[in-house]
Amino acid sequence: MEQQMADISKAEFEVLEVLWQQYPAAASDIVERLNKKKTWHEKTVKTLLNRLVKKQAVGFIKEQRRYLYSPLFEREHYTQAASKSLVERLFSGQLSPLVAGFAKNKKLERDDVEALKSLIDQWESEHD
Amino acid sequence: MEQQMADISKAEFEVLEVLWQQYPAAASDIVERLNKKKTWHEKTVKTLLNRLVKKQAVGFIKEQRRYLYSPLFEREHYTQAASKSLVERLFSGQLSPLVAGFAKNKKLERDDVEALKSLIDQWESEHD
DNA sequence: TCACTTTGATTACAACTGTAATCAACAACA
DNA sequence: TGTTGTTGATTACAGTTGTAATCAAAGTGA
Repeated sequence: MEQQMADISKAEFEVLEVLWQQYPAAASDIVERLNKKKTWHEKTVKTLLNRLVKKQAVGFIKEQRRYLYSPLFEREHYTQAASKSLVERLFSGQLSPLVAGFAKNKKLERDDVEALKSLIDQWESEHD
Repeated sequence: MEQQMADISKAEFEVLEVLWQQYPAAASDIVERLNKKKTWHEKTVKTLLNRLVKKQAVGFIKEQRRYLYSPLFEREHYTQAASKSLVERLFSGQLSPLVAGFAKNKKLERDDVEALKSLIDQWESEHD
């Protein structure tokens, strides 16, 4: 399960996103929630759900005619794996070059900086 | 060119990596350098080079029978775009949740923390 | 000059993706 | 009860990707 997570495609991830918002959910609900942002045909969403089930990212229980779907791992679990994988590929596992890139790019906002500072304080209070 | 960068596949990126190490370079050199780490068939590497040329990520000049290839943008340019794209997809553009994930995961090393601190100092000295 | 080598170009082919359409089973309405 | 709509399952189909093999042109050694 740890490895398959990487194999979730972008479209599949968007389906997972709305599932994490609220689950269990029927396909029709998922379609409806998705279409606040995108315009995917119902059939498309069903296909993506099917693929997610095959990939063991989503499970379901039957409620009569229809299924109620649920994600099989937490969003945070996925984001951590995806982040780690990117940082490994691009920066041999070092996080700071990524942050440096953001800083250089003016992509770093004051809120981010404040959040980073408390993360660092926290980290330092935990490590010696 | 800014957008196409995202469309560089993982295998293609590895070819770019060794090109950035040193260029211009002939296909044979690239194959040789790549095979310090992997075992890709020469034909495979040629295919990837071709695709990179089509995607305008790599250019070349002819030197008689063979080509000398060069990357058409900097590594940092690519890593910044890829980082930004991931952070947007996973954290709506906010960097700190990514760092928080690393911290939670024990993936944050002392070196990283020190680097982050100087980045923050730097940022703060530049902003008001 | 002829067979062989090297190089880029073209073609191959299966798996994965995005984006659906069709099918089969059941439910609901007329 | 026959028709229609809904739901998941199966099939479709082109584009991308990983991983090469084949082809054609040019250079090389005998």
